[in-house]
Amino acid sequence: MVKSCLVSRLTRYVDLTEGEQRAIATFERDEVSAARNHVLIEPGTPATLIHVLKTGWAAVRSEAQDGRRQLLRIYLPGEVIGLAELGLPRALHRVTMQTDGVICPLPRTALRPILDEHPRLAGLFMAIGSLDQIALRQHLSSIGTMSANHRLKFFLLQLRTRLLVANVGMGDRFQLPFSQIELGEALGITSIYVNKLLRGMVRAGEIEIDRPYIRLTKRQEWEAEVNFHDDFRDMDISWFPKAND
Amino acid sequence: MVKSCLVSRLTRYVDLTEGEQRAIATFERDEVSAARNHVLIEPGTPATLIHVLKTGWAAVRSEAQDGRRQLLRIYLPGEVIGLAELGLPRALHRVTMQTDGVICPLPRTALRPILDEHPRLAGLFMAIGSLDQIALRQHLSSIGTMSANHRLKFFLLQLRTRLLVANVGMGDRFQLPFSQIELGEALGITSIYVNKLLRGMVRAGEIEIDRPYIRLTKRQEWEAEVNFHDDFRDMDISWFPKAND
DNA sequence: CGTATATTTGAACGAATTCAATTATAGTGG
DNA sequence: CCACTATAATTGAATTCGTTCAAATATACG
Repeated sequence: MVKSCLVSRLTRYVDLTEGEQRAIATFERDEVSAARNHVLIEPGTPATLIHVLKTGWAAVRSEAQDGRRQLLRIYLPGEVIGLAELGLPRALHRVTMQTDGVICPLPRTALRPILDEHPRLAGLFMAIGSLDQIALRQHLSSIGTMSANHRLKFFLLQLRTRLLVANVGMGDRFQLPFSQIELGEALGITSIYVNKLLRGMVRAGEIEIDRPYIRLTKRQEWEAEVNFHDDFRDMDISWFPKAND
Repeated sequence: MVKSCLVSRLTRYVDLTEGEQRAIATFERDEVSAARNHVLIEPGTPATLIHVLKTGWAAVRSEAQDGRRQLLRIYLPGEVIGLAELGLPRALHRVTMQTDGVICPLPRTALRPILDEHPRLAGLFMAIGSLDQIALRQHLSSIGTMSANHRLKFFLLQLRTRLLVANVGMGDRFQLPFSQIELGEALGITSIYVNKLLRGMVRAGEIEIDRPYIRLTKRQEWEAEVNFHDDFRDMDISWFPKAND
């Protein structure tokens, strides 16, 4: 049997017991393939489903009524989509597949047996939610304090690091399934300026673009320049309760 | 006995059982007063403590090594500080008291008995974490897509709404314990421009400043202009497990 | 009461936007 | 597989929102 991608992500942090693995496995019972642009969560409607992302990328966006959008968050394989919507009766943001992929939908109520019978997994989900918050804070911080140039570099560096963890990327070259318009929406700048920055970086020999791939040829210089470091390598699990089986 | 402020906030969403109330009450056993600028969480160190904020305001900031800061999040009375740091072995952001206040520190391990014995409370904490995420998304979205003018209006409107919920503010006049420098850090603009915007608003009769108070005289017009609405009135608790006592 | 810290204002500047037009790329149906 | 069409990338020029620099006034604190 193929190991669940959620289990394989979670076991980066904790060794799960047999019982815990079984409980998690129910999360991936139903497996559905989803095409690019498929909507996982529609704003204004109750987000009754949680999704485990098995393969592909998903993205969360806000949309103002004047049409301006903000790309808020990117989900990669092994991540859980919908934890942020748990407390809301109606979703505020649209979540869509950014690439073709495979998802495992499950109702929110699937959390009940976890909470009832697997306190340590409940702690794990709280910890995951906390890391989601930290990721958002970092994104907010970069947009609030950095120049457009630095934001773009920071965004690409962060993406590369996350892809390494998800085992989807190799070295300094990785797939970047975003148009320049979407990059602009992620960074809070116009697509035209994104283009000017990217062309400038190509001219300066800092990146190579080979759509849909990109290579960061000056990665280490960039990391020093924008003071980037990977903040999500470890998780603190010391406060978790004991597994109950 | 005075009702715990955490209990009173949580019961906005769910009716807690006796046992649940007792469990939550342990969170507020130790009560400490904390002065403005008191550090609750220091970046680079393990955030071993969670804090329940009883009175006063707290603020989360990031700080780059070039000194640029971003105000990421404001906590008001009844809120729980430190849930975002749960998964991290070391904190990334500084959390300080923004005003004098009273806090209840407790170790992370205080969550264990909750997870073990009160699955519904565990669900409640997950839901609170989710609302924290949504708040961050809204902040990110406003900074990424709005003009400085709209950001400032949105920020003040949001604050007012949250203060109403926390029962700290009345009507359209409320306390604003932030310098213009800090407002700039919250909004991603310079304090000088904050000043120009505020002066312009005063001149236009949109606000009245009576430090440290502010009145939004054109609140409804603002709400229409920036398309503001309160997204945190209700919580979805339908997926919670049953209380076990 | 004195000193540090905020606020306020003006003028010059610059990073990023807007507008406009061309070239390239990708998806779709015949 | 090609032609057709829509969408994305690219580039330049003019413009603007917000910054930077500088200096005066007000406010708060020990």
